Amino acid sequence: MNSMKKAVRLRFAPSPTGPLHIGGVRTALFNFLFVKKHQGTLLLRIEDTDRSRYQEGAEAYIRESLEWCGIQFDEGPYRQSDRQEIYRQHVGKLLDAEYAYYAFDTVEDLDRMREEEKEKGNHVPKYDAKTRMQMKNSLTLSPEEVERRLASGDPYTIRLRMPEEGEISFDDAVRGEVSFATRELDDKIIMKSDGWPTYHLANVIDDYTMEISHVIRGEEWLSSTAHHIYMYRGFGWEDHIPQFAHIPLILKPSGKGKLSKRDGQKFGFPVFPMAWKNREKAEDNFEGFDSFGFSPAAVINFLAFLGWNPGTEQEIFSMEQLIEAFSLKQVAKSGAKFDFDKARWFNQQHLQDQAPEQFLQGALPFLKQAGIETDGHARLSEILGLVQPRVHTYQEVPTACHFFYSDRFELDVKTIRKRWKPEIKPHFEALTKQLSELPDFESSSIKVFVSAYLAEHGLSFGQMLPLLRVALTGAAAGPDLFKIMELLGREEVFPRFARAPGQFEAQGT
RNA sequence: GGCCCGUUCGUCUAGGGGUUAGGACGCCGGGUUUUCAUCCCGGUAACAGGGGUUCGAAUCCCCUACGGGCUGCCA
Repeated sequence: MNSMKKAVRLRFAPSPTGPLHIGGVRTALFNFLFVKKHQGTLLLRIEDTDRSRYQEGAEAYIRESLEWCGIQFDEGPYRQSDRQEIYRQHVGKLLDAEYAYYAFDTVEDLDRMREEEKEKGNHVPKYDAKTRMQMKNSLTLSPEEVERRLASGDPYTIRLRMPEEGEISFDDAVRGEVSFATRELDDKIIMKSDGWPTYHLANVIDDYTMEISHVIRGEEWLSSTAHHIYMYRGFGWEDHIPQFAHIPLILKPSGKGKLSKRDGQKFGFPVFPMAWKNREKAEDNFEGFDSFGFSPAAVINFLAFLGWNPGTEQEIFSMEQLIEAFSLKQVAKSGAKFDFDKARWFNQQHLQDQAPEQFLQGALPFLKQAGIETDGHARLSEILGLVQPRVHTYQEVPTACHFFYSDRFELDVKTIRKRWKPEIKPHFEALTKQLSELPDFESSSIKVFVSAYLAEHGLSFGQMLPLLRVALTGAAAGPDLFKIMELLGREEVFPRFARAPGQFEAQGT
């Protein structure tokens, strides 16, 4: 460790193999929060060394999603596919230092070795200090043979030669000291036979050349960190090993294992920030938090609390507040199960805090999608004002206010059965008739009038109001009934009241 | 199987030698002289087990159990 103060530079390094899932977004978020907290630099690096898994549009998706979330980069994107030459040059140093060697084994050779080892009782055989001397590589072949194979263009990989003796340990910012015996570690391929580096090599070279000071990444990388550190040694970069912070994984809500792409459909919630659609195969289309009606601020807030918390009792945070409060010391060590109910609650809290105009903008696409034509309706803001405090997602908005735009809806049968009594019917008719003669059709006047009528006839709100509500909206629940009447206006209210008794009776008692 | 990491209410977590073990989600119950999907109030519920260390362990150590990750010419 050198004591020179390094500039705070972090990277988020996704692989463009499909839409970025919520775990990746959280990793990006923690990187972002840390960088902003320390006035550092965040860069985006696209790890596209696996051409076979490359997906068109994935990089654009990653950038759009992160932008939607409010996560910005100061540099990049850098693409590993543009840096092939850099990796080639560097790997030579590892070869020269005998930290790496050529391996000529075919996929079949490897399969055979694994089979044979298994038969010998080695349950999960590795290409390592124990087995490498049985394989075809520059450690077992004569220098002339190696030379010949290289010259003749035989396919080869380059493997990291992990020493048989020794320990590699490091101080992880969330887990403390972690150490590995090198003899337990396999000789990872760092350069593939197609000429591309694997993650392990590219990642180390890039982090060094891009002067990365801290690596915040998922716990799935913890096991290979010793390999990475070993490469820093081989390159002579020991003084430039970044501070590692391995953050806990996001787990499935039920069952076991880390949250995966398919869990969205399985459990009925989004696992991607934005929808990923219009793919050829139906099963490759995914919903997103956006299409579920979430505000990005809520998604961020929810994600931040999966594996981190400020140590205070505050739960609702803006991005600015998260930056202010964030610290790696408060990151939990254990995996966190994804809890969609909690996500909905965060969203509801954020929606309630929104300015009316912001809420309207968020809700608009969902209204359109539901076929509600809002253009030219001056009362939209008022309607949304009634709805905003009651919804958990934008998605609920159309259902919550469709009756303002249409008088065709299902009636809540339960309420009708419970409340529609023969002795109520005359009062329903008399009350609505007298209401129609009210000179001032404004919620407070309506309320005064209705209250007086009920009091005069010894009826409770509970006997009458649910019926009025079902007549007007179809539903048993919703915003203040008198406000609804005012906004609906007489010309909508009274026809609905007039037809109601017939509809109620048709529903049967 | 091996290695690494972890384990506080059902879930997310606070707490790091002495606490009535706190909060939030969910759930349940009340209230808002109407509904409830809002809001308010209240309630239920946890230190995985066993050994140490200590006057005293949820907190420190060890073991076991359980969970997760890795164990690919994927990242």
